[in-house]
Amino acid sequence: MVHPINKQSLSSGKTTHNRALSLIFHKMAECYRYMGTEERFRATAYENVSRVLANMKEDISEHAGSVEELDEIGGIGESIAEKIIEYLQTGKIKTFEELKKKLPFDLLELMDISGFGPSTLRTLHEKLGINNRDDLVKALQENKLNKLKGFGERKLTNMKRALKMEKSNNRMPLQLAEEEGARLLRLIKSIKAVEKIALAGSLRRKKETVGDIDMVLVAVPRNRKRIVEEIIRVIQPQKILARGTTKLSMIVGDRETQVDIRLVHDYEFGSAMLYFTGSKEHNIRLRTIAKERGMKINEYGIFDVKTGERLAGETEEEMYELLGLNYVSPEKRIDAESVETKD
DNA sequence: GGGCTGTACTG
DNA sequence: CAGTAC
DNA sequence: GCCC
DNA sequence: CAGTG
DNA sequence: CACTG
Repeated sequence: MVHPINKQSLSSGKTTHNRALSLIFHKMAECYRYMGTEERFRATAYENVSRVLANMKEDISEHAGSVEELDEIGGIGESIAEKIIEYLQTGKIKTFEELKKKLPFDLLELMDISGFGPSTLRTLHEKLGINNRDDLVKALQENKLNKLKGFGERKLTNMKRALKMEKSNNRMPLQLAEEEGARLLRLIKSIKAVEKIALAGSLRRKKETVGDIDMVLVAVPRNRKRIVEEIIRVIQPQKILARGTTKLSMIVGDRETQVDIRLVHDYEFGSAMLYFTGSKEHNIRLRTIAKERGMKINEYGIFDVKTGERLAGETEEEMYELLGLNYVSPEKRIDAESVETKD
């Protein structure tokens, strides 16, 4: 019998452990990232579990009867399973507490800000004894960073801007993003050499909140430089984060919305849309399936691993088809489970 | 034991 | 080139 | 760290 | 100063 | 950016 209770209301209020653990594992991932390149895969593993927990419908405690039971969940292995059980029983994780003692923990939150990676933060801590955001703001005001290797004028300007913007870290509600997306689309469509342009990313997935606006634009290479110039002219961004011939990234409007635009060939449109629509979990799932079938997916298409031959990429439909999967509409590309093989 | 995506852009 | 982001 |  | 990595 | 020429 099907109960007329939707999954949202069923899950809300029952996933408090998931949220807490997801945050802890995210922080642990940052710790390991900070520790250096040898630990980067460990960091990735923790970040993956953090995301799995965030997406999980039911509370993790329902699966936490034993290490073996947790281990069955994708991304969770023996070590993290033990830590989950430890948390549910004692309220904390010893390994995490150790990491907090050992590292400049307050500094690591800066890793959530664009432009602050592990290397930058390590340098700040080791060379200038910076331990947190306030230290950094003060050091910037007093021009303490100027003599550091790798911290030139541009880098400092970008750091200051990123720090200022981080407080008003806006994800906008879907409807607002849709309006802004439509506005940008209209402006860019007015450029003659643009053959086609479409919204991608979380906006296309119609996620309830949208962090940035992604677009895929079709144009032949010889027109791209001019197109990028034209886009900048008609949009008048507040700031250009990156501009090349295949990629334009900028900050737009009063709300300081980040807009990312990829320029691709017409025959790459499907693969580019698939790739940049996500979600990340969905992409990873597709990638894994492709690999099992001896194929490889990237934003340029699906390729035969052996021969390197390009097998698909013009449309999303043909790509799902080639992988032996049912087509998944953008709204449903949430997690790995949204992918199902054809009968 | 060994892979964990691959690419574009910045400074 | 190393670092960063996607 | 996880997963072949 | 422009070009390279 | 650091470095080179």
